[in-house]
Amino acid sequence: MARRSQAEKAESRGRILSAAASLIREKGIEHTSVAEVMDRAGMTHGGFYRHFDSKSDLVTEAISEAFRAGLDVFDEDQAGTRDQAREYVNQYLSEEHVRTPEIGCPLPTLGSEVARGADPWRESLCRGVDTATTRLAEGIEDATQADTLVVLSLLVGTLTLARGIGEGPLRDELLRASEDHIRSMTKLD
Amino acid sequence: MARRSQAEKAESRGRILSAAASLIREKGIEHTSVAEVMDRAGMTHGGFYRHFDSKSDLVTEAISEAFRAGLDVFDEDQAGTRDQAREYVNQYLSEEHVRTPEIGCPLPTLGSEVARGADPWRESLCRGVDTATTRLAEGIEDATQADTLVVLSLLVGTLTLARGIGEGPLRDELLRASEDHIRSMTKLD
DNA sequence: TGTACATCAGTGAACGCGCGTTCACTGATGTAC
DNA sequence: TGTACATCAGTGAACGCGCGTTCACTGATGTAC
Repeated sequence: MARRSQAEKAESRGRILSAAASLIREKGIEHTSVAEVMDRAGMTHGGFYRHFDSKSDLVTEAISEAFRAGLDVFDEDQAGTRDQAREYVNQYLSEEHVRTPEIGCPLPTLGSEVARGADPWRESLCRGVDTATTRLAEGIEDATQADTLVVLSLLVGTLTLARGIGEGPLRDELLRASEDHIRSMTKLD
Repeated sequence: MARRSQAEKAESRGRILSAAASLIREKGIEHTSVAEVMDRAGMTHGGFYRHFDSKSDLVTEAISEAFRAGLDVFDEDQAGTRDQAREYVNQYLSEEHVRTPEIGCPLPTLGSEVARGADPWRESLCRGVDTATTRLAEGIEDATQADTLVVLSLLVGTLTLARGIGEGPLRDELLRASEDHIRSMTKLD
């Protein structure tokens, strides 16, 4: 294959990032290989290093990309309203979110792996947490910083447990219990 | 080296399990190698297969071992009292727990990796969640199943976030916010 | 606008390394008599 | 209780495999004149 235009290169890079952001959430960072990412992006693994210096660099950017995609809900018309926060919580605690980690919040899937990983990974995750906290706070009435942190922690913990315990009545009850609790503590309805 | 007695074999097995339970919480399952586990247990890697059929089998048992160790707090004198539940929550949300995942709760460290892992791993984790829920419920006054699930989710999510965001004032505030919230919702004091 | 040439996106083979697992071997343990 | 022998816990070298990374190569792109 021959040289591609700058526009094509930018598109390739986007496909690589998008593939990586999905795969690391689906299979974890360690289980995601450069070759698999490149294959999903429609290329062979050799070309990877024209776009990123290392797998670790790719992961740093893919974490940011995953947050960007996951917070899309907030990026539409009605920024900072209670409707938005309620909708976000509903989606977060839905069975569909439990079933599709590859397009969901990166915190339950990547939190622990990033915590013990490289510094740039943690910084990337930190920025995502900051953004998520800000967006959430805007949508909760009279929210203190403490309230917002509790809501985010509860969301993350609930998804982690829901995915860990597998399908069944306990999972359903867990999701419903968290949703009810957040609703009552934040007066979201 | 020559054959060892049955008692010595049982001790070796215990050392392997204990080393594995620590290492998988510290570094994750994928980053923990059989050779490293055996080295920490004071043996060479070749002897591993006299004790376990595969690394996957070891992990299944090490998950149970990690829960057993983590729930030791409850196994002493005063079972099922509010003091115990309060003490458990305090320890769980302490900075020391954040700093020492290798001797802490397996849920924040292993939850996501187990969720996408083998069936036996998930079953092992499920049993741990059941035990933890039961013990917690015994110590919370008038606890519904929903209350207990919310508390456990909040604990797990808070630790995941606290480890992910690194040292600093945000982490301190997060830990304090969760502790206050649990205290007020369960009347633990 | 056209020509000549350096650049470089992507390919596919190859590398070195760490991993899980296997295996021949050693010699104390456990057992049968 | 003593003897003879099969068992097997642990060693250390070796295996095959997948991984991240490198590299020589191709030929269209971008640039300098």
